[in-house]
Order: sequence, then C-alpha cells, then structure tokens
Amino acid sequence: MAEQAEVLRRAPLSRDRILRAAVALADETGIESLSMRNLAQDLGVVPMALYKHVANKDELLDGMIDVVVSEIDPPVPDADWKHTVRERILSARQVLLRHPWAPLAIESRNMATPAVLAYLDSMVGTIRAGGFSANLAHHVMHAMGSRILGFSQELFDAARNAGRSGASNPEPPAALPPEVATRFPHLAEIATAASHDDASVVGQGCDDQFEFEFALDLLLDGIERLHQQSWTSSRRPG
Amino acid sequence: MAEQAEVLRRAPLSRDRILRAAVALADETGIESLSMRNLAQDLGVVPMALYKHVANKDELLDGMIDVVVSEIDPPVPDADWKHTVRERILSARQVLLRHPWAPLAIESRNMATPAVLAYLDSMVGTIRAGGFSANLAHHVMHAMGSRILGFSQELFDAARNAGRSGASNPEPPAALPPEVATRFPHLAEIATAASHDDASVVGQGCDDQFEFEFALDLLLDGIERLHQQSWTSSRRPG
DNA sequence: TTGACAGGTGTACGGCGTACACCTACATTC
DNA sequence: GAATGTAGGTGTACGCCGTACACCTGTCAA
Repeated sequence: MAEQAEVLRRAPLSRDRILRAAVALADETGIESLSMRNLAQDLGVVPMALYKHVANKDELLDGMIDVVVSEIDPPVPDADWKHTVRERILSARQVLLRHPWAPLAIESRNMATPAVLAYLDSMVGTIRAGGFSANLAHHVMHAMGSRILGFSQELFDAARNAGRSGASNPEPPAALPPEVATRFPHLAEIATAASHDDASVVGQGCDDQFEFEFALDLLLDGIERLHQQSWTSSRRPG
Repeated sequence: MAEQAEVLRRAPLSRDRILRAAVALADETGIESLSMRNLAQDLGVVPMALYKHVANKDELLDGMIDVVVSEIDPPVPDADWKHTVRERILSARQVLLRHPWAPLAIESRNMATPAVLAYLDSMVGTIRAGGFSANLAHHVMHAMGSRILGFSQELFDAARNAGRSGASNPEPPAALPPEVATRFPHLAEIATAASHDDASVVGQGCDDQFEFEFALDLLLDGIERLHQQSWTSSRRPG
C-alpha cells in the first residue's frame, strides 16, 4: 500500500530522465563525485536499475555530453561564415560555462558522440558554404581545436590557483601569494596586467570572456586572411 | 636468507624512482590503468610503501606531470621571440607525444605544479623580452592556451575514431565507415581532403604535426602583427 | 647499549562499477 | 480469465580502488 503509493509518486525511469539527472548532479557536485550509486539515490532508485537504460558508466557520460552539446544554439541563418562561426562558438562557450565538468568529460572520451559529430559537421558545412576549399576547411577545424566547442584554457585556471588552498573556492582570485610571485616574476607581472575597457571586470581579475574572444578573433582574422589569399597547402600560413 | 638477497637485489625506493616508474607505466598501459597497487607491484613493493614517499595519488600525478614538463628543452638562446617560442612549443609537443596520457592529466589537475609554472613563467619571459607589453603578453598566453604545452585537439582524435570498434588500435585511420560518412557528409569530405606536400604522410591520413604547426603559425603570425601595430587592449585583434 | 627514526609490511574499511539471479507488474494471446 | 512473455526495478556479491593505522625491522647517533 505505502510502497505502491511511493512507486506512483515518482516518475518512471527513462534514459532521458537519467541523463538529465546526471547532468544536474554533475553541475551541482562536480563530475568526480558522480557515481552510479549517487545518481541512483538521487533518482530514488537502486543503482542497478540504471543499467536497464544505459549500458555502463561510459555510455552514461556519452549521453551527458550529448545533452550538453544539444544545448548549443543552431547556426544563425543568412549570415557570412565568419559571423556564423563566431556566434555559434560563443554560444557553445555559454553552454559549457553552465556545465563546467563537460570539457574534461569530452576530452576524456576517445570517441566522439553523435551529437558532437553533428555539431562539427554543421560547423564544417558553414565554413564550406563560405567558399573554403575542403582542404583549407580541414586545417581550419584543426586550428580552432577545442575552441570550436567553447573551451580552451583550463591550463590557466590551474595557474591562477597556484599556491592557494586545496578547496576550490569560487572567490575572485586576488594577486598571487608572495612566495609564488617572487619565484615566477613574469607570471606575477602579467597576472595583474590585463586591463580591460569593460568596467564590469572588478579589481585586477582577468576577464575570461575577453580572453576567449581575443583568441577566437585572432584565429578568425588569420583564417579570413588565408581565405582571401586563396590559400593552398603548398604555402604556410605566414 | 633468500629474503635478504631479494631485498638487496632491488634498489631502495625513492620519490624519484617512484615517479619515473609511474611515468613509464602510464606510457605503456595508459593512465586509467595506473593504480597504486599496480605501481607498487611494478616496483616489487607493497602498495602502502609508496605512501612513505608521496602523500597520495594526486600528489603522485603532480609529480609525474613535473617529470614530463622537465623534459621540455630549455629556450634556445639568442633568437628572436617568435623563433624561441615556436621551437620551445614544438619541443613540448614532442615530449607530450611520448607521454600521451599527460595532456589529460595536466588538464584534470586544478592547480598547476611548480614545473608547469616555471615553464609558463619562462615562456612569458621570452615574450616580454621580445618587447611585448605585459598586457599583450597576458592575452597572448591565453590565446595560445594549452598549445603552449604542445597539445590542443584531442577532440579530433575522438572524431577520427567515430564508428570504429572500442579498442584503441593504433592502425592508421582509413576513411570513415560508410554509415558515418553519409550522416556527416561535410566531415567525410574534409576527412580525406588534407593534402600535404610532405610525402611522408601515407595514404589519406592527416598529418597531425602539420596541423599543429599550421595552427601555431596562424597564431604566431597574428600575434606578430598585433605586436608590430603596438596593439593595446582598447582595440580588438582585427 | 639504547633509543629514535626512516622505511617497508599487513590488515582492514568504505566506495566504486557491475555481473547475475530474482521478483513483479503488466500486456498479449488463446 | 488463465497462461505466458517481457520490461524494468531489486538484492547480493565480487573484485577493484585509495588509503588509515598499527606494526616490524634495520641503521645510526648518543
């Protein structure tokens, strides 16, 4: 009786419900603490129940990636290639900012999921429609690398945490600790050197959005230049 | 007696020996199958013995990263910034090709290790010595992102494996499987489009070294242009 | 001789992914 | 309406993992 009521109270499991719960859980508590047991508990179900809907944990991760990638906006119609690519990549970036675990998850899988492939395919389509040769389009995709999916530089998140306590506190990073600053003077110098016109950046923090667009535009401008010069692979970019 | 002989036969443990064994083991069998127990067995020792030399597995990983980073060549003296940066990054790339587990390990740590910081600091020093403002140097480091450490695009390794069997066989990737090719026509088109002058590339494979240098030069050329224009952050790259 | 200490050992605990047998509710068929 | 198949949730158990903690042993200083 009570059991029956409890069963009725919760929605039935489904692959989709599992994936969404997994994404939400990873968003809240981080990917490293996402376990089949945790996830099952979150869904009010026994761990093995999940295996009726996903083959194993790797497939769960693939499904989570697909959920995330499907949140990226479709290409804007009727725009030139550069604008379309730029907007789409910035949309991807916004999505990945909502799911900070996703970049690592994507890079740790050694086979792209269908949604990722579809996204990449669409991106190539945009570039080809802009008049690029298949050859140059190929190189362009490589050059953009993971930036196509909206991420690039976890490396500097790491450097920014140098010498700080283990806990990943989301406070705005202040200047480097003195002992770090003296050991790595050049890093210390540029750490506070990023001046931005945008007054929304508080203190000497570094505006990640600016940095991302800086690199993106640097690449897009270089690519545009090659395109206008009818670049072929018998010549180097310079 | 026999025990004593056995003890004498093996060298005493040390942090350095542990780290080198860990790197070798990860090189051979992959980072995901590197466990404290495996590593201990490899060293002919009980798992807990390792903990007299490293605090925990995370610190072991940090140590392994430092071993790898210390293999990167020092900057070439008496060269202009562009050449110095280029050579050093290509050296980093060679190192990381020897340790394919390292990029993921580096990105998964949320705090840079001393050796990584020293490498980045030295790189900034080279750029500053080339006459860059601290401000532009900051943006440049961001723009290069993980390419500074010699890696960038695991994303495309993944895409290249689309539709293939789970085992990561190191055979040269042939054309995409037909069902993948028809679903993602643009990807299929550019997959075989990369023509390279270098005849060392067999078949229609994609020359990763070429792609890496292509992107690197694209960035370096763009950066050089900004530098020559005395770029300040009040202007966008273009 | 003694005592501290560096460093290797053994046992044990809680957490993980997941194989496998089971149960149960419902739909289908006669 | 009874029999039967099936989809999907359950319970138990196994072998891995990282590592806390108590222990032992050889070396060396006092």
